[in-house]
Amino acid sequence: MELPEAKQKFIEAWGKLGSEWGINRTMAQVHALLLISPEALTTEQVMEQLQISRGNANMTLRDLINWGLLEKEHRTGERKEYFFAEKDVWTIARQVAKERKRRELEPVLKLLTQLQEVQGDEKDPEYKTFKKSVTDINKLAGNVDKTLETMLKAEENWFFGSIFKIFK
Amino acid sequence: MELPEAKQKFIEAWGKLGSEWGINRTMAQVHALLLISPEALTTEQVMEQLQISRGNANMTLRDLINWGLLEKEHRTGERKEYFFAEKDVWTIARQVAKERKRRELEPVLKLLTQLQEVQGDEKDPEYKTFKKSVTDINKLAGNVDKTLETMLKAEENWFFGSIFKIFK
DNA sequence: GTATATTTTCAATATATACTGAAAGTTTAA
DNA sequence: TTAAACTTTCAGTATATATTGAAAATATAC
Repeated sequence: MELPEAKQKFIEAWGKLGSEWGINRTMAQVHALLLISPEALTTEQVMEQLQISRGNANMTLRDLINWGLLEKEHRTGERKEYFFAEKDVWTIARQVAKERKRRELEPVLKLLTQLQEVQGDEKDPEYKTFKKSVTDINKLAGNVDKTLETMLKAEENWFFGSIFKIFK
Repeated sequence: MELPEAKQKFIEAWGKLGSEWGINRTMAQVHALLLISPEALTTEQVMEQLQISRGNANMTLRDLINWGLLEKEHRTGERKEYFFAEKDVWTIARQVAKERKRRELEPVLKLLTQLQEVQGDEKDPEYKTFKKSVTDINKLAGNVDKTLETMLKAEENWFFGSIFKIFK
């Protein structure tokens, strides 16, 4: 396979995977484009390569910066902004984990903890089942949270090394 | 907080979390409803409790069965089907991991492996950057795949126990 | 200072996704 | 065997989500 086709397929696959995981397709595609680009690109170049509008490109690039996946670069004598992606995949994975933990996992954990304090009759099967499910999920979610916390602090080889030696 | 309010909040939160992770809100809500229900429920009961149509209830219940999260029950002398959820959260987590691995991770892994074989000039920065990114992502994805494989085979205490002792 | 290049905003619009409801299909108790 | 109970299907519709594009705001080279 030649480079242009491979690039194309990579960007499409990244977009599809993103959308399956609740990340907007265009955002994932812009990220993919910058990830495989050796140079920083302008909004104009992103628009052209992905055939998207200026508004869309601008908002998507800003979002990616908020996710901590892109940075801006300014060049002296030039007015426009250049965008480039963090290239280290382990750093990217941690960054995504960090954001999703903060945005999605933590609010749910907080609610589950509140729900565990629901009042009711211990003999009521409705109550018992509810309480058990909530408690169990809370416990699992708490452990996921702790695992992510560990991952965020960890060196790359935490993931690439340790786990497999232990559980082989 | 009283039980009805707590149930309501739990179902809403589960639906929201699902939709943030690419799982249709209604499907997550139906799952939540059955998870906290001590008894198996009929399509009719699900329709009523979540205020959804018969078509939607039917398709969603079927989907959840395909995800391995629900089972049907037949009662002698009754024609209708009763649905109940797997209640063990560790089993649920593994089941979801298994399906998403199969549906989403594995196709991507296959493509990435193909893309690694892209032809080009080693001196071309475009080529070098593309190849490095794809190789790195493939490696990470391969490790995620292996970790999930381990998780699928593991006992509950793999997650609830080991990891934390090691990395505390 | 200011003309203009560039970025940002957001109402209007388009697209993708989910849901409804009624009709068709299927099952089973009698 | 058949009629009613129940399940499934899917075209039409609604809702949610994403995108456009042009106008407004901003920044900077000269």
